[in-house]
Amino acid sequence: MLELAVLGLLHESPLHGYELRQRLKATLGSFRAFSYGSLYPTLRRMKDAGWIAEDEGDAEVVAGAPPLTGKRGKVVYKLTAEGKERFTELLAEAGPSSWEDEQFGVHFAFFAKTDPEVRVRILEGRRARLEERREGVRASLSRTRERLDSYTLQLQEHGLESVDREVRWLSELIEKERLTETERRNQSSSR
Amino acid sequence: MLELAVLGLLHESPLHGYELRQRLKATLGSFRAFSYGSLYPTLRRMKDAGWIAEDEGDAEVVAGAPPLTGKRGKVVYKLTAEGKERFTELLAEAGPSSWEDEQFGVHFAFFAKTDPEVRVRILEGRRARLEERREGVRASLSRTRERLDSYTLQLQEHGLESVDREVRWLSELIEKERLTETERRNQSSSR
DNA sequence: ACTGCGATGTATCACTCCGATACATCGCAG
DNA sequence: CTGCGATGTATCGGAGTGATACATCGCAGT
Repeated sequence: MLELAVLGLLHESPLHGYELRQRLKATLGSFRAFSYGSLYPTLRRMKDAGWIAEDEGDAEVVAGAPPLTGKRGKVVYKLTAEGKERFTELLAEAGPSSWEDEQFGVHFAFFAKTDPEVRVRILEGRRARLEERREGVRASLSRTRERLDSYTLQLQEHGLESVDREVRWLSELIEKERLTETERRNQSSSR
Repeated sequence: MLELAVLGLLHESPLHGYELRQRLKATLGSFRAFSYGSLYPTLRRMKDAGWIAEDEGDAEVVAGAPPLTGKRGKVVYKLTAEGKERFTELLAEAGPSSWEDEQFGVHFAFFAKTDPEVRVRILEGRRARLEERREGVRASLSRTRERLDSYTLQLQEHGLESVDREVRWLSELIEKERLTETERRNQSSSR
């Protein structure tokens, strides 16, 4: 959900719509690319909800990177206290939706700000979901393989490989999480 | 677009909503998975448009695989002549939207029924689009690499690899198309 | 024989997001 | 000094999702 992404980005520094979108692209990369058509309405909605507020303070001071432009029609938003709360809240709840394709990417992008336990839960949830999907496709594929033309077959198999790759990627990440986790535990117990 | 997929599937045999959805999953695999929430309304819309019609003829005769159930509330749809036209029409137009993520998968699933030239055009269009995207991400990544936390970085790089894999896949497919194309030409000229 | 559960089947609704489009200004290259 | 590409805000129609509701069928377990 866009809301989470906006909250996360504003956590760093106040931003206006256009720049938010740039950051969105830079942060989510090839996974997701929200359009202005959803960004601006979302910004309004979030402002109405009180998660964010217009920042009238001059933009120059704010960013480490120079904002480059003066003050025109730009509407700069900043996070409110409620917004910060909301962000933490959203990051903490690893509901089933967190392993859906769209949600996962966004949540993962803010893993650095997420509780280690939640991280593992999400990673594992996603992996389980993908494995489920994979088995479903595999099953239906073995059932209908000979009835499919070569293109459909290609599509299936490429898809299957992609899912497979992501599963492996997730497994690596989970493994890494586990390692740093035990490491963390050892340090705190030997302290 | 769901419309295209429905047209394509009904091209084989008349089907009712539920079964259509099963076939949809079997055909599109892990690429796309339309929900009933869009399927049923689409079916209605298409019926109103005249592309499909309710098939009152008994369902038993119809499918190679036994339909298993009698006639209850099931609504079986079949393709109309206009629907067939529409299908051909949709397959022929390789507009820019054909290389968008969602469209591409659906269109590719019916490549067997698509004109060879259009096939190559779509494949190349998609590849170009992906390469564009990849370069964009790469550029923004090299610009902001050190500012990103390890998770965001992981995400970016995994995404980049995925795109890379698909580009390679597409290249193979294009190569294959080219081969069968020249082969086809040789045959027809030596005939 | 009964029970209940999972698969089959149709349908709606609120919501999110996309893509196209419109419009205005800035900074800079030719 | 002219025009073009990047910056910037905004709306609108349409497509698809996820949740939910509801009903029936066939079968497995007791």
